Amino acid sequence: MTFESTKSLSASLEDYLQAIFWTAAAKGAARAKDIARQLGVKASSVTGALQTLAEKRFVHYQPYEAITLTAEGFDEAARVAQRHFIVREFFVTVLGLDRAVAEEEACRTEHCLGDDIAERLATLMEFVKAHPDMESGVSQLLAERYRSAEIPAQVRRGLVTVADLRSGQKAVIVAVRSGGALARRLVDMGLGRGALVEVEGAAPTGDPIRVKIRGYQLALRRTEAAVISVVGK
Amino acid sequence: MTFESTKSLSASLEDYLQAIFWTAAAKGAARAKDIARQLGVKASSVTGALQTLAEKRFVHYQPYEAITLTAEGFDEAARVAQRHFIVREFFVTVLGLDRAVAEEEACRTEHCLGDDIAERLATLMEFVKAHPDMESGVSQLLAERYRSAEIPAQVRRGLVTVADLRSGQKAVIVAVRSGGALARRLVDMGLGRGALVEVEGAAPTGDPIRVKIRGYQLALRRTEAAVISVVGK
DNA sequence: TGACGGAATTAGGCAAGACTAATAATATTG
DNA sequence: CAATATTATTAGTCTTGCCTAATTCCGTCA
Ligand SMILES: [Mn+2]
Ligand SMILES: [Mn+2]
Ligand SMILES: [Mn+2]
Ligand SMILES: [Mn+2]
Repeated sequence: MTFESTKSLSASLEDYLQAIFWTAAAKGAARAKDIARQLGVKASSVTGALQTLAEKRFVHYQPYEAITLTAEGFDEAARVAQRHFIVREFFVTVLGLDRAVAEEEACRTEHCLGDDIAERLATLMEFVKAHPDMESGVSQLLAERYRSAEIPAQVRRGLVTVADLRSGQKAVIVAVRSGGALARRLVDMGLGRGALVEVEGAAPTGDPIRVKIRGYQLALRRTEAAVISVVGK
Repeated sequence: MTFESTKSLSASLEDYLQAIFWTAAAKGAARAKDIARQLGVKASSVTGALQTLAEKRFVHYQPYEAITLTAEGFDEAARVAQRHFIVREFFVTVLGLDRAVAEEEACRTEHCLGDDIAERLATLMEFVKAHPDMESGVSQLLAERYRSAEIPAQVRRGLVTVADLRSGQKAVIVAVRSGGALARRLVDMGLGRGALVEVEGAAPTGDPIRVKIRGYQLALRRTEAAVISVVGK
């Protein structure tokens, strides 16, 4: 028996499939050489991939002959290409990425996002395009923030601090951003780089904030909490 | 010489780093056993990964001793954790994904998105949260569209057709959705499944649309173009 | 102290996916 | 049509990352 169990393709094989998809669309069929050039691999790697794809019934392959996709191969390739397209357009039109960068990032991302998420991204894009005020609002905010490439990303966006965490959320402290005395006091309480904090709750006014650290409870003033940068769990 | 050339980590090693990051935050240091359990691998795989990470100076590692991150390891782990967090929150709060699904998809996606894109996603999220009408609008549209799981995704969102393409754009035909006579005529003109079309332009009114296929130029009525489903390049 | 049991490491194997080098098939062309 | 050039395949190697099995280390307890 030993049926083809594996339903899904590796990122690498998805790229081979797409290369064949686009070449066959343009020229009717693909040759190993075309694929090798497009993917930047050696011809022998192409042969190997084709044998695997043929075994999985995604391509019509006979040694030395031109390569075409089976119906399943075409469907699979079209789905990957669709993800590629949606993700790239999202990066460009919503996130304001440079087209070339977006193309490259999309070609990686296409393999790890499900069709589901791609569909939702497309819907989000539609929505944004249908509301020009939002489109311009988003792009303006992004442009402002990412204009100068020198400023490190974390400073640009402003790090999340303990003051931003919701109740029950856990996070790791990455920095205590304050001068000597306060910083020392916080670190002495256990609130140093690398420590895990959990927000227990806050007073109705939002001040003080109750946190748990190393099993102990602490109450922090909002101004203190706002000085502790974290990465959330 | 032979300096550590490779600056970037594999997806697998990034996951090991994160496991150490969270365990060390909670308990001060990690043991191989903790890591193995979290990642669902055998202890011997952990040893291997630790040796690699130690060589790359991301962990402090002595056989049989507790494991901690170096300063560089901590920074790297924090960056991956940050991407994980941002991506998951984006999937949940903007795309309306189920938390558990989002967590899983994020744990894959964290390895293929650059910090840059994660930052931009965070900014987009901020913007959405700051504009409640947008938040509700998007979530309503998504909810409507993805309510019933039976409807296939492509039907839900409505496929892109030749009528939707911008000038100069290339695409592959995946289906001709129409009854007999028209479909046959279009296919006879070369507009069949798998063919590459390029939109050359459209009349000011948007009808007809000039397309190029197999080197030939064709003029399509808008109603005809709207029947040809494609995936864009 | 010494024996035991759990934790960690080593040794060796396997699969995927790339590479080089050698070889074979096909195309081109005088 | 034979010689040559191009293209493709095979054979064998390497790396990564996982596995199992065997072995070693170490903390605990009688
Ligand atoms: Mn790709
Ligand atoms: Mn791609
Ligand atoms: Mn992960
Ligand atoms: Mn993760």
